[in-house]
Amino acid sequence: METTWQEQLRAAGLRVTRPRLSVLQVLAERPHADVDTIVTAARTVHPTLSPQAVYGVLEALVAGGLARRIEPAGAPALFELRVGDNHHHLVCRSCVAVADVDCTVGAAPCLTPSDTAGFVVDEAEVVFWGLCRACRAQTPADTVQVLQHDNRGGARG
Amino acid sequence: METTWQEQLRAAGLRVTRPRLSVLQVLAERPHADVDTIVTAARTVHPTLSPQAVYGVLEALVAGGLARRIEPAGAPALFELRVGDNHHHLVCRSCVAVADVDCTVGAAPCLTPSDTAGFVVDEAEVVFWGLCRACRAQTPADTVQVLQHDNRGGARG
DNA sequence: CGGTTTTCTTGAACGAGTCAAATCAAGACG
DNA sequence: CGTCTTGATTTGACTCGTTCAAGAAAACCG
Repeated sequence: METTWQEQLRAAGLRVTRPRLSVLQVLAERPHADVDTIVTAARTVHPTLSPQAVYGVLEALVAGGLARRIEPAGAPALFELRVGDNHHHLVCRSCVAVADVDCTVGAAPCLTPSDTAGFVVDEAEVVFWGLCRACRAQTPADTVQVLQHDNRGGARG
Repeated sequence: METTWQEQLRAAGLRVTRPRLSVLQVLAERPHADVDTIVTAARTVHPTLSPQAVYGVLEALVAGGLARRIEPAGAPALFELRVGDNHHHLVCRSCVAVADVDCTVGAAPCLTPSDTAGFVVDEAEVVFWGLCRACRAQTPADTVQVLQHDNRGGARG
């Protein structure tokens, strides 16, 4: 880590507080944590931390560019510190585990739609849906088919 | 439309009911409607229709492959009848208007990640975030910058 | 037309997230 | 080092989208 969290907070115009440092530490250890996970983990360091404080901290971190919020459909929001680079996410349909994917291709034709219907696009968000290794091992094969069936018609890129 | 809704419902093993036909009609007129919109619109045809019935109908339609559910981050779920083809969505950050985007490129390199971290991927979902024409016209330029700032670090494909 | 099964209605409940007022702490300044 | 000002956190209530459960209604089969 080049700069400390203190420095990053100050650079974003934010005060350095215990709740913020606790949340940053948790996010560094768990790259895609939801609010509940963050609260629970942060309380080992700061036992009186309230969920609302965590919402406030995360809002400040996202606004300050220190954290990013991702919201997989049907799951509570997740937060990550990896910011400012070009990466997407793999999400497990069964356990909502998330893994990062680097975009391996420089120019991605599909991500600059030809007809934008009058929209000015500033971000292309890609989510890869599937099953993680652990859930595949636990899950009988027919359940996998059910999961896929429920989402048939989904885009394949 | 090649086949009638009655036929499509039966083909999916679903009974043909008034609530279902009402919801299908609304979705045909409004391609990306949320539950509230569907309930309100469907009541012009079927005044006693309950919100819970609409949830049930939509769940059945999605399970039967007649409709697709899309959940833009931070907005209630939207439903569309366009199913089984390869298209993505443009979403307005300001008004959550949604437009369809056809994927104009046959092979999309970015959508087959090289390292899937043990995941078996069955769907790549792409959401383009931006501002629609109407909101750009209404919105002062600095507000646009704020919106973009709030999401800096987002992937650009 | 009657019986069986699915679907709808009605009412309650849940989880994630937000709002607002009061308290508290961080950092600036003297 | 203490005070002051502003920003952050706590506490508590609340909203919204969605889901659950039991009984009533309707669709479909024969």
